[in-house]
Amino acid sequence: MKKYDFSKIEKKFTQTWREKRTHEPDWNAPVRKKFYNLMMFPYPSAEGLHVGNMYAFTGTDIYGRFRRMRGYDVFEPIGLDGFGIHSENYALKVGTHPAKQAEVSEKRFYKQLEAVGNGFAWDERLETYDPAYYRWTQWLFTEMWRRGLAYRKKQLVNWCPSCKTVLADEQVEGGRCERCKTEVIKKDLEQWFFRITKYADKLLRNIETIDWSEKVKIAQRNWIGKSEGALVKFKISNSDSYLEVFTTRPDTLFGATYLVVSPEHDAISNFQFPISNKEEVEKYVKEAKKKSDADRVENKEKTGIELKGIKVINPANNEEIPIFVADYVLSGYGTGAIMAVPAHDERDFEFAKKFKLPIVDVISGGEAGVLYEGDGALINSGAFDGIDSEEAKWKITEFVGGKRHTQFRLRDWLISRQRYWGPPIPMIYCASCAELKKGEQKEMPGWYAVPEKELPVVLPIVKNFRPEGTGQSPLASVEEFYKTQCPACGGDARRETDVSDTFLDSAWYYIGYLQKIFNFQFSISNELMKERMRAWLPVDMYIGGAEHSVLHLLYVRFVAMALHDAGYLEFEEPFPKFRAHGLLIKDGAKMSKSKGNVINPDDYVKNFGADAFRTYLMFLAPFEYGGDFREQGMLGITRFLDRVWKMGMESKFADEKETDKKLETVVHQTIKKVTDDIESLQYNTAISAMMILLNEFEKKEAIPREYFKTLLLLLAPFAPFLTEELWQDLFMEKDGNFHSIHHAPWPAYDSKKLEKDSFVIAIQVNGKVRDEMEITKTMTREEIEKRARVLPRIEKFLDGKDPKRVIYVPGRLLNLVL
RNA sequence: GCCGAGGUGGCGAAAUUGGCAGACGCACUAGCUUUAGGAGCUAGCACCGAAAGGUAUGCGGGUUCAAAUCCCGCCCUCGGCACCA
Repeated sequence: MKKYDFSKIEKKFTQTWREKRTHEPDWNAPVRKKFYNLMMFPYPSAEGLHVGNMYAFTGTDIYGRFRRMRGYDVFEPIGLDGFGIHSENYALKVGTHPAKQAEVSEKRFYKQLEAVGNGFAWDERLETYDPAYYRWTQWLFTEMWRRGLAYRKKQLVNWCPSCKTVLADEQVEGGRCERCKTEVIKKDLEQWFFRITKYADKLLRNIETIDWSEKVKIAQRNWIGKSEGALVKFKISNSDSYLEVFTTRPDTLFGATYLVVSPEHDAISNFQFPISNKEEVEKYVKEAKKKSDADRVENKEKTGIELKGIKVINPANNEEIPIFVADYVLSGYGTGAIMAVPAHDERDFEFAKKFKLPIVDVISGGEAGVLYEGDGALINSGAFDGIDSEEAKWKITEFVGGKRHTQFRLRDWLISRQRYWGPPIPMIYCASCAELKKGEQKEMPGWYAVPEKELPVVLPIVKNFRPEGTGQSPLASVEEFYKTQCPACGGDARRETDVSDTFLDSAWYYIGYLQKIFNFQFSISNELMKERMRAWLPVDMYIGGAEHSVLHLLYVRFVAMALHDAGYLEFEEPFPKFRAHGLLIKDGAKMSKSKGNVINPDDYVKNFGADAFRTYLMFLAPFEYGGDFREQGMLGITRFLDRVWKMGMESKFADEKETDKKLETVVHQTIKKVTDDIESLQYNTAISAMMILLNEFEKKEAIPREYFKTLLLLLAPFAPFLTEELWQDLFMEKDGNFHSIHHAPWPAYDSKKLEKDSFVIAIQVNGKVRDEMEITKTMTREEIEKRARVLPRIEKFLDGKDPKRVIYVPGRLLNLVL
């Protein structure tokens, strides 16, 4: 028998599929049943494709192949998210230019991606560093500018001292850089932002309409962080000024015994008030600002200092209360000032204890003097005593002249980066226009978007692309780049030298694949493009990692909403269905370079074949759960595939379709099981169902040809090469035409054939299994009970008595209760 | 601290959602075969027990004829958020 020579067969079909465009949609035919199957594209920063990528792609590809066989016109594109700090850092590390490195990585990645047998639409692949692509990334930026969604502002921002650039809030984890884990510090810098907060409410509300993995939806809800509360003004004693606070508990206003402002608050920096301990306060503020977020996260000990010489009036009870500055109040949230109610807020309680401030209970339900954060009837609250807290919230707000306010945690997306390897932000600053228009234009005078016909602003190839850490991009020292003319007055002007965040590149790439069909000639405002987008968008199935819950997946939704409101897209949600795959680990531990337990996918493809590797990855555990890769386990899959191969090669098929009802039932059950399991991404149990079927086949001398054909079809999405070879060999005419198994129709099951005529049920006495019995479909309950009672092992337990109760679960068990 | 997922043989995991716990696979044991290799085939494989039988799904209670699954109270692991007023 010919052994299965996977490397030869894989090579053959990789080529054939590419030539025959097996996995490309027919762009010229009218779209009937489209299916846009998308996986998060990789960033080719490290030493080739990571096995985690392989895991994600295989799982997505199986789904796409399944849909194709079910008659869908599947579009499954692939590309590289090659712009960005990942790739740039890698180039710096190995001492090459990122553009050079990109060429190398590109070849390597595409080769690897093809080698595992993914059914990609290769003609539409794209790379984010391709000027034809980033022309539209830049266009997107200018469109945001035109729509008032891009702006420049000086404020405290996150700065990574190692990456030497600013970062968006989403890219800081626990006070550390998401990428390099360095402690992030705060800097007061003028930067570009996207007004994502304008869509906070929509981003939140739409979550209810999309079919996504629940944990990702929750992560987004938390990140957006909607709070309903009130803005309340506290009058400063002997002054006409006020301090305004945001609170979600206006019902506790009578218990506000002091007020706290953040170190960055205007009340301090302006010093318009007669603060008597000014030096002390300044010193505290300076210290507090030095603290990194990482410090704050690790050390939550309350610190602060009173602003002496000024007081505010609690508007509820007209009592004079002190003001403190403390870094437990954040400047970026609400008004940067809070009313402190120590009796009913944990943080205020801690602070009050430490600084010996009065604690006044105003909500009943807890013990006196003990922290209580729940609801209850009001006490010590004047005319509001006895009212329930929920009701009191708005009554008290009204009473003190406050107003209801919805506060979001989400902040605007900081989009500029002081790095080299990204799309230059397509903006121009004209100093003379700025001077001229001073006062006339309120915001950002002198700034202009690069006109569309001048896009792309090409990233120049420069030798020194290393970030300087000066707060400016390396492009700021490239005169030929930044010197330009003002689009308005024609005078000397300066280009923006920062590049945009990598996440902008990936915020629209699902549209980019459709533009690639036209070689990026058209904007999404073009009619031809609109037609194509109508036909193919939104994406039908999106699969990727949960680590992008509040990064990519939030940005991409925001950009789609903006484009929708601009009239370019018909939908607000680009990914109505998203599934997060699990994490692949090795021998029970996370893979990491330092542990040296990183799996190199190439080795496995080479040693075991792509089919075995794919199938094994999917067999480990449910796809959405993750998997524990143990090399030994590969053998089980290799055996399984070898046995399928052997059965095909030996071709001992029954001449006529024998009427083995039991085997027929198993075949139909397997079709149903595999179909349902693939649909719900439970590939592991789909594979085990096919193993069971093969085990049944092997028990027979010969099986009908059709049954084997069914097994091949079911297996095709998992093992595309082996099944193709056997398919061509056994089931296709050698007529010169190529009919791929991957275009063959998916097997159908007959629901009438799912049930066996006879089966075994359990016989229980008092809920414990004592025996089992074979019954037929036609037997009545009485008959079964009668037979069961005379089974020797059951008789023994009955001991001549009649059971008190008999419970019969059809097809499962009979329980005799004594 | 909050949110989420989870805890089942030596291991990865199944269990039609309340109905025979451990499917499928790995590892292991015995036997056969052998072109002696990390090959193939057959059988066995939760635990205690000679058997009858008993005990088992993190721990402790409860509901039920019947609980891995439902309820109450704990413990542990992993992931996310983290002073958001």
